[in-house]
Amino acid sequence: MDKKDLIVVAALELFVKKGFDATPTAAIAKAAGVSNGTLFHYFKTKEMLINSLYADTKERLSVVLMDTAQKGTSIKGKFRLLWEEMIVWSIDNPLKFHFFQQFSNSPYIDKLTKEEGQMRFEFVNQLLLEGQNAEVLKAAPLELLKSVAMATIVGTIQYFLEKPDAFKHPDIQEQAFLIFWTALKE
Amino acid sequence: MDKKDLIVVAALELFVKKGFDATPTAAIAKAAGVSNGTLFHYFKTKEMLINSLYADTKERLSVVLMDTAQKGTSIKGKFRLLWEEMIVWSIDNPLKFHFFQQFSNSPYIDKLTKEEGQMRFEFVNQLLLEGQNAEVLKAAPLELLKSVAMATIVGTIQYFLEKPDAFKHPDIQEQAFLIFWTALKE
DNA sequence: ACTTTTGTAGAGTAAATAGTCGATATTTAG
DNA sequence: CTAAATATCGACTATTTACTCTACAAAAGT
Repeated sequence: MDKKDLIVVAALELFVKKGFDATPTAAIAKAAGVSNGTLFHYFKTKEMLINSLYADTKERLSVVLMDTAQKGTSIKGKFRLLWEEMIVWSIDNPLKFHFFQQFSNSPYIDKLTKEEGQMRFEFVNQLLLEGQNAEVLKAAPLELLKSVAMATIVGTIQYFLEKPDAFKHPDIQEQAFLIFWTALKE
Repeated sequence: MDKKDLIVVAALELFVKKGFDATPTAAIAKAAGVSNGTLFHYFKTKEMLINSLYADTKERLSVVLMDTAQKGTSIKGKFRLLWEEMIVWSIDNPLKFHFFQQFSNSPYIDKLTKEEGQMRFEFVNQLLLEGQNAEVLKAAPLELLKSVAMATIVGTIQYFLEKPDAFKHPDIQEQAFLIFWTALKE
């Protein structure tokens, strides 16, 4: 890991645990084991650091998800894989999940960064539309369907993060997916 | 409105629009039309101000919701009213909704305040349990059901806040409720 | 080899800001 | 009517903190 990565990783943890303002740049540098100057060499401002963190993480997640979705055969199968991958990713990266929870709606992330992040999830729209055309999914407005689908997954993740063992339990996992799927399916 | 309320109202708007740290107490006082000293007379620290705002708003919302839920006759009817009231409240109080979105997961709200806030929504558990016992709702773990139910409503609200007219459209409102309900129902 | 670019360090600074303080005004209570 | 308690003000400060600047080291390019 080069110093830039060290800084980002340290920032992630501190931002989530202490909050944006309660985290001095000096503390980030110290936790990363680099100097103050080095931090500002890589990130012009503290805000650019958090924006970069947001954009980067969202991009990597979207790549993983697109890959995953492709592997599914049926529409339902694709959603199942997508749903599962998002949960697994969140269980594996709880800090990143909490980062999104905490900062997706914060004013520190600027509009442009947010919009670019949303774009990377455009493929979900495609998938939903496909499902609607095949009359597999409910014929509600696409944006509504997407908003609820995402939110349902977030709710599910919150549950599994509180009860980590539950996800391994096949019955519970099945029930959880069924809730998600019945919400969407025609 | 007395000065305490003026402070809280001003703080709400500034916290949501600028963020917690980017809002100096002086700015809050000025926006509220009171002096710096008065603010600290009512709230010992800036953190106590945001915690008070959180607890207060959550309490008032929970009272409204409990009232609403009682009016329903069937289980489904109660959920319908609850669902609707939460959306209407959010459309009427977008700042408060965004406040929760932004600060529910932030470290500025201390554990105790958060827990107390959660307790006020205990009645939802009762309602869900009732529904499960009557075999109207899915037999998933209660916490999962609750987490997803709440999240689904949040997702729905986000949609309606972006398309304010859509809620007035009875078809869309019906579709939105159906998504919510099919997720929960057996 | 040498020149340029890039990376790294850490001391230093100018600005911002949470909270204090003492004085004054207003309300409450006996 | 008086005393105590509560509310209000705004100037002040001690501290914190984002970011700069200078110096040097390492890599890359020629």
